[in-house]
Amino acid sequence: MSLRYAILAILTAAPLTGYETAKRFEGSVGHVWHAPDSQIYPELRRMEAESLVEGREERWGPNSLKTRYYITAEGEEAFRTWMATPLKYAPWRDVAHMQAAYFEWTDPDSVRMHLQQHAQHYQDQIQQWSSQVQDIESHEHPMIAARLQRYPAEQHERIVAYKSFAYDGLIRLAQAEVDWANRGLQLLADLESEDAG
Amino acid sequence: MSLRYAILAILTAAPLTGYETAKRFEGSVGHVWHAPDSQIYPELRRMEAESLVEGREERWGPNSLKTRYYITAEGEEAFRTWMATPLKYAPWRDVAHMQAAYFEWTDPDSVRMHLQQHAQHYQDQIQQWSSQVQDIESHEHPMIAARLQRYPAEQHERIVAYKSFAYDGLIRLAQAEVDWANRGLQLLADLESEDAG
DNA sequence: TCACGCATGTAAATTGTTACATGATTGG
DNA sequence: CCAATCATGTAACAATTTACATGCGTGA
Repeated sequence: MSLRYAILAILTAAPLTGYETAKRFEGSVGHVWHAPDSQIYPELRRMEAESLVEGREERWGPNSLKTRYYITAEGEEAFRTWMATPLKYAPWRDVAHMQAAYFEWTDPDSVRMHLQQHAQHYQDQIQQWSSQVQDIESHEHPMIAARLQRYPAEQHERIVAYKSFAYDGLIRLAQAEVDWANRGLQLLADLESEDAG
Repeated sequence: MSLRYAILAILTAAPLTGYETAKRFEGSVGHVWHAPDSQIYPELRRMEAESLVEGREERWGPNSLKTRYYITAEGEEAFRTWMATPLKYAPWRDVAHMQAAYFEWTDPDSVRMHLQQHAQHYQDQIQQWSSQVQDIESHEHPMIAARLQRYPAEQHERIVAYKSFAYDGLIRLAQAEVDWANRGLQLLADLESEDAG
């Protein structure tokens, strides 16, 4: 159900076509919530059927149409309700850590590969999220710019602060993953030197 | 597909009935990988059909039978292959952080509730994982005890070290979540005092 | 005119969740 | 004998992934 609220969230900043929505899920929002276009088009239609969004047709070139989706009052209400509802925390599921618990089942080179890949992956994430934070704080981010226009200036600080805060949390999580992988590489080195010594 | 490998992983320590397997996913392994019994029974049968495990019937009381599943050589091989294969990192999905990015859509009390719940949830996780680590390091953990019996003593340190390492990573991630929630509560207080001032 | 981006989907398969369902065994 | 635990499932639904599929518009 979260896809629905992710869509509502971005439509609160500006109305979008299905294509644009899907692009957001590859770009900015996609760094917090991913969804493929094959999921987005049908979801938008379902949401329209439930009057959470309203699709308005627009000309696109001489012979074509495209549909731009606007969040409705009902959609905003549903979003607000969700925002005020406690989250259900899903039971934990973490392949990388599960696999690490059984590293004795593979050789040291493979362990090293896993840990290096882990560190690399989360370093890349840190890069992406950091650049998001920069764009947010400088108000360069296109979605942020669109969003701020809809609010009085005294609200801007709060809006930006929450978004920075969210991404900052993700960055620190990713940093914890990188640190963990590095501690694992150290552990591996220790175990290997013991074997040799 | 990870459920399959999680099952293989615990069957490398000891053969189990479907019921026992499901219990493991509520208890020890469940702290790293969760699955309901409705998923486990059919998966075990599929795995038996693919000769990754072998089910042997056992008497259970005077009139009943139960099936105990043993990992096969083929199953071990599949597990080893998976252990040596690089993970695919799934695109990020994080409801709590996504929601936090839109906190301006709800009132301060609700924000506080979310953040307190978040901190509480991860503090509970830390408790659980910490007690796992203790049981692992003291070799008190029943699965660990069973597992160590199958290996020569010089392997024990390595096996225990990897498991501690895995749980330690989870604990630090959870701590990062708690810290994040607390920074959020501080941010909220700052924003509220600004409004008041 | 051709490549690239914009636009919109369908279909099949997999995976996971929730709820329902049943009955035997064991220990107090 | 009764409650808790052991044992094993089915059914319906929801969510997600992967692959396939099509065609117009715009700018170089």
